[in-house]
Amino acid sequence: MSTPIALIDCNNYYVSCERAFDASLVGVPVIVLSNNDGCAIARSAEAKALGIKMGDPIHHLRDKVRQHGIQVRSSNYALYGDMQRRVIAACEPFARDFEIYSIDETFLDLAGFESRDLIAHANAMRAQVQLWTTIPTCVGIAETKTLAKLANAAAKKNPQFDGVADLRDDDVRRYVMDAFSVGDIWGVGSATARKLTDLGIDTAGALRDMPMKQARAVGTVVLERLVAELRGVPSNAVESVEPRRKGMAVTRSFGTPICDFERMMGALSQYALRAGEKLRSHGLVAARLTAFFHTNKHKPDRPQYGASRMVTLHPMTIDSLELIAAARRGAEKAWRDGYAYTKAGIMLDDLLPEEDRPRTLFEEDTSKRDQLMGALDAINGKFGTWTAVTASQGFKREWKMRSEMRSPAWTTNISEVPTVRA
DNA sequence: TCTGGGGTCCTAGGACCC
DNA sequence: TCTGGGGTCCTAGGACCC
Repeated sequence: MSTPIALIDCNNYYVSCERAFDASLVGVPVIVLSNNDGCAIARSAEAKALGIKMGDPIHHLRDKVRQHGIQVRSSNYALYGDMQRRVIAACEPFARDFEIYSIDETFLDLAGFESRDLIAHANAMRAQVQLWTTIPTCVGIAETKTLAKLANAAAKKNPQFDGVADLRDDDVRRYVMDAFSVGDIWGVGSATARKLTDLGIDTAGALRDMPMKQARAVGTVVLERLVAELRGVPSNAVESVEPRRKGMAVTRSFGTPICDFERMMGALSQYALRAGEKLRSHGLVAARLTAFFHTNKHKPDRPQYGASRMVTLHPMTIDSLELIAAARRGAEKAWRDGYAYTKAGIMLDDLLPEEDRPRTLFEEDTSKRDQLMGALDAINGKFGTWTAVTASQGFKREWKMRSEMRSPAWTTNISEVPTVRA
């Protein structure tokens, strides 16, 4: 028998983080918006009950917000990232190994804990997380990651599980797999779900019983592995070591559209600077940079254009000023006048650890530049992103994204720490 | 009529995930 | 008026090369 795997998942994570520091949000409908205050990406149970869906644009929700007194917040990633650290610290004693899968989900390798009552074990862990962070969670237990995901979904959806579902029990597993539709399985998106239901495969149980050969024909090796996982055969281990990044991106929608090249360069310079900061914080160098921008795809009746251009970086670099220069070369090639651009970005690819960077024949002395970058990162780290910027970013930056309802950085900025009065 | 095969690079887009 | 950002993996066609 394979070792049990658990998935702990925070309920309505962003909303729960906001509630941890603002008691007025408890018990009332709350939504948290995407970057640029565009659409709802987290909803409290009360907001879900009002029919608010994941991804609903906020400008379609204005009436509901007013009518029901829904509390709205911009997303506050400094807070959510810091709270994640605390959640994981609370889980630490409860597993042998961890794979942090996303900001609110972690897989646990429970090897060595098999002899325990794992439902009680999971409940003790949930209590610890709640005590340290106030954040409510659900836990799914099974023999593979795919089944643990399913177990977690069942724990969340079905109150009879009371927050913890263990699919190692045959009856429970059969019951859950017959109840969940194929599109609710981790790794089955809408396109694959359509193909499967056309074949008469519409539950998790039916997918489990699909012949392997047929699975491969319908969805390549990816779906074949998924079927194996549903049968309890692991093909996706809990990986505690974070794999090396292959690429990274900084992309944003604009608060107001950009029609002018230099203004576009203002935005791209800012993103390139931030990309360099991310690169340095991971100790990586990049070999390729891509700059892109496009018009509003939600408005097909308006003139549409979008393009991206790749620029090779040699020598490979971590220098933000070189990234900005490369972004300009790419943007010049891609640019066309006469369009209202609403989104742009910088992507870095072919990343290598700094120490593995191939040396060139004539190495330039970059120590001064390295110091400058270090100073830039230190200033922006201490006083907030975009305190120290390059002139190319411009001074007005009216295109910068909206974030009008953001809560304070309660836990990561000393001037915003909450105060308690006796 | 028949008109190579194989490789890389670039751009674009689909599918999936959170 | 206002529709996120950041990842991974995969496919496909055109340009270009030998």
